[in-house]
Amino acid sequence: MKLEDVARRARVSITTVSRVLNNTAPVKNSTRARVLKAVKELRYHPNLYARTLAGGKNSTLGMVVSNLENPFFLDIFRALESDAHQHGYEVLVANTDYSPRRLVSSIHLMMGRRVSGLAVIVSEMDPSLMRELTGLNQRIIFYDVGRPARNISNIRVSYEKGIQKTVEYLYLMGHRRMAFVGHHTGLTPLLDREKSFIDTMKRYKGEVEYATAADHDGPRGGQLATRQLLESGFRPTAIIVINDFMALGVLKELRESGLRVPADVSVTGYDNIGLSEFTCPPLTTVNIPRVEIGHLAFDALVLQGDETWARGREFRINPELVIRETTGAAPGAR
Amino acid sequence: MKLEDVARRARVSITTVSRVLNNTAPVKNSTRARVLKAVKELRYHPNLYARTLAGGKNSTLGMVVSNLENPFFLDIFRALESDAHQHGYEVLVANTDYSPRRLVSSIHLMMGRRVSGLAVIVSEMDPSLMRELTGLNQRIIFYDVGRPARNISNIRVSYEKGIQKTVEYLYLMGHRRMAFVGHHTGLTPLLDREKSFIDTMKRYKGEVEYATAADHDGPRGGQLATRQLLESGFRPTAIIVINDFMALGVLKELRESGLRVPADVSVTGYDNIGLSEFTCPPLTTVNIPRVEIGHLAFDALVLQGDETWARGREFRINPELVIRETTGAAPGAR
DNA sequence: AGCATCCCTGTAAGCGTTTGCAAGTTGACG
DNA sequence: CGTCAACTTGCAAACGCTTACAGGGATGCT
Repeated sequence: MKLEDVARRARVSITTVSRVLNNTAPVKNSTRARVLKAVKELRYHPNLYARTLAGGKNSTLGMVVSNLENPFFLDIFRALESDAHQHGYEVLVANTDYSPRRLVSSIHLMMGRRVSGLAVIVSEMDPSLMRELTGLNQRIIFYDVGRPARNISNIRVSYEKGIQKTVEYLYLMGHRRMAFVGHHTGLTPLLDREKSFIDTMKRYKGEVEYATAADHDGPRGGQLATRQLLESGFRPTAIIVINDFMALGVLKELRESGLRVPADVSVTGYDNIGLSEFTCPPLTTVNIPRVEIGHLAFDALVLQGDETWARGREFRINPELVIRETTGAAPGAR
Repeated sequence: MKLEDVARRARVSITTVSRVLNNTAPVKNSTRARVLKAVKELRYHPNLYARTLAGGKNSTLGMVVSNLENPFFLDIFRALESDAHQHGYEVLVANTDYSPRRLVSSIHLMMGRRVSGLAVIVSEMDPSLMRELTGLNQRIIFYDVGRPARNISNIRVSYEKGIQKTVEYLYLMGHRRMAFVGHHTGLTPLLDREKSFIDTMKRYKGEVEYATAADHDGPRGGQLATRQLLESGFRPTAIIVINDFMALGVLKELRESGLRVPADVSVTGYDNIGLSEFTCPPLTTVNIPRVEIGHLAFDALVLQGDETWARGREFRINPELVIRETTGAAPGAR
């Protein structure tokens, strides 16, 4: 089913059909009607591949994320997609499951699709990939990884600041034994988060004890990491979780171990995903404005005039502590 | 950056480059090396549009879902995608937010992309869309909507059976005042679910009272619907929620109203999404094998020989009750 | 009637790949 | 050293669409 078939049936040239389909030049009303009729009768749909190839334009954006299951990423995607649709763009998503190999292949796939902009919202990185991407003729925006360049912009959230605020707050509440639950510590950005925690802990040297544990991203991972923590014998009065998604599982494990939250143990998450309001009790967390990040990504990829983006920008976002009900005074604190 | 550029740099014809890139014919080792070197140096990535157009093959599948935020859909997607990758396919997702208009445009987009198979996992439908899709030269598999045809297969879960099992169980536990919380009652398949509930209720006519409420899909929707229910003055001892995702909010609203689960009110969900184990208490629900559905979809779209699929099949799946801790004896039941 | 104008429509040249066919090279063998 | 098969490589025609350019019919004006 191609343009030619429609053209034949409508007794016009394929050019005319193309024109009515794209509204790209005036066509006599009677002709237009005939064409439209043929299109409908034949259930014709223009071949997007041919169209893109011929037209030279491409109105799709690509987005690569680490874990679509984690609502954090999905929220960014939705914000980006919403902007995109408003401007006639489509968004293609790819999921890497935190695997650098899949990151590379996903990005290559996107390049093959000649997306007109690429948002890479991941925590893993491949050493040679950055080199390959830098200076390319392709607009890219990174979150959490990567460095700015002519064609690359970055969105940065100071994870550390969020951790500091959290720890300070917990310290003031009397907590002196804290633990950090993370995931994928093999990946630099994720290990850095753990380091942020440790560095902050060191500032209270002598006053606080701490431990860390890790498992995969997700509720189950949070649960397993917590179990591991508890089995190690360390008894934290506060657990700082790398993100809300894992915190769901931390809460469950605590509950099942007979530990009350926050009476016995305080818990904090990170991201402030929608679900964090629905945990029991509602989760204290650090807000990362995912919608804003999505919009930022779109702006950087599409809106910014070619002059501005010519020099990659760096956007900084400050996280804010959101105190809900999983945190309270440390047990025994005066 | 095109084949020609690579060819020039490697001092060969574009045909040769194409051949080494696709391993589609023997190429002298020295030549191959030269080509590969040029490819790397130029950071060349084949244009997928041109490739698909010329090659006539397309190894992408399309998937359209109602609400990616609801883990139910995401689980199916992941299962499908996993199979797809194993067989060298890609999967493109589109989200409709339960809007028939977006369903139509998403499907048209997929047809434009000439996907080699299309999975439509939605609850909304457009009257003329079915007609348009039937008999098309395009493999399609529907879940929840649509009817089989030459090119269309269907996956069906008897929602009603799940509801019946749930209600029977609750009835045995002494519950006599039940409520149903749903969403998007404007859409037939979703209204049917409510009807399943009502019909089941009617079988206990005289013995039970019931009510229904609805809001949008998601925890917040569940919360709002529950609030509305409670404000109506009706005091159910059991709430049957259309899906687990909404049940998250139902639990929260109950908790905030000072109602204990399951002591005062029992709650059941539907789908058995991963999160349902992490609610507090863990959610009694009805299992729908999402992974199986994803695999089924892939098989129907890709694996089934052209003979088999020539006559659209219908797959039936039976849901199973999974009893966890949000359900118990009705208050005051002997 | 002659001619410039405006509309509408068609012709044909790409867009970047794949691929059937044919030509050129190489090497083994007699 | 000639012959032929086996390897390699290149040429050119699609793939389905967009678009610059040109052509043809009305229309309006002189």
